[in-house]
Amino acid sequence: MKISAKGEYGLRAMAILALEYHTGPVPLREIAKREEISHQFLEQIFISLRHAGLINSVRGAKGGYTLAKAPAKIKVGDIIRVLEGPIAPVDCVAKNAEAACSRSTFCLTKGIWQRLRDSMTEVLDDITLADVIKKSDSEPGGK
Amino acid sequence: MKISAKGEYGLRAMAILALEYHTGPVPLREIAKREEISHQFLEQIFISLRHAGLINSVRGAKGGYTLAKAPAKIKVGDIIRVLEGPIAPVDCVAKNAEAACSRSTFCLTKGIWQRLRDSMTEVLDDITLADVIKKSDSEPGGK
DNA sequence: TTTAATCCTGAGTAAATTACTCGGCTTTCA
DNA sequence: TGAAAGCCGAGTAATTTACTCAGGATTAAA
Repeated sequence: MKISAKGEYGLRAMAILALEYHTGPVPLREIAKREEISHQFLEQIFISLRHAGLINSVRGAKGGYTLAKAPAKIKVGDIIRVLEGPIAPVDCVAKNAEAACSRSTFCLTKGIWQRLRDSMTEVLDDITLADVIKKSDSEPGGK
Repeated sequence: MKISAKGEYGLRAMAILALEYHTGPVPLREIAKREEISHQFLEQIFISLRHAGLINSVRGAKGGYTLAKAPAKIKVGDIIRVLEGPIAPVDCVAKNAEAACSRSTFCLTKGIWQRLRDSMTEVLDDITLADVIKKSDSEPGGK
């Protein structure tokens, strides 16, 4: 039940971009240094995030990355879904639900995983990057 | 963010034991067949569950396994913790919390993982095996 | 116009984890 | 006594993770 380094690093890096949202593009190398993450690994993570439309890049000298939208418009769940795949403790309850298993009609445990998925989704989609940089306890405004 | 086969199989097997709670020990081979799980793999899982005190075993012919407590006394969270380790999306927010990371005082993301951990724990500790075998949607009595 | 900074990308890889299997011992009922 | 069951340590193939490597493309500034 752990998230991987990819999701953890990616979220931390996105928080930095949120902090620097009004100060122009931040080079990846700077983020990597600040967060003590391998910059080559972070590069791969950023490519995924860019392909997903969560960040923009500026190439060349003085280049770097910026959030594609305001921090308040980016949910933690958006980031996690890009880097970790669908939020679901087992494949058979993923929202796209390819993996309809043959025992699903009588499976006693499916309901558990659905409830768990829903509560995880609720938390992750309730927190935006604006919340993340606001206070240390990441409590969103509406709570 | 997936649980492993160990946790998934273990929970399904425990649900069977809950169904058969009043009919004497159930042999592992029968559960394995019913749930289409490798019986040798399930054996390992059951050893963990027994060491954790969640099930009892009866050796010899006509032997098998039984729940160590009534289904209503066993929480899904108890089972998951035995088979998957502490419920925590990252090590640094595990309840025993060995892994206090050096950046924890200023980490922007720690609060997210704490909230996620709490909501996962709440769901898993709110559902007992009695709930699991009661209805298909696993809703506990109090909801 | 060169140079340095930066992003972009595919390929490779060591280590760890997962999901098992193997083999053999021990206990108990009939 | 023999079959049915649990007990358990060791091994292993496949997969995933967490990276590294090597080099190309783009742009600002000197």
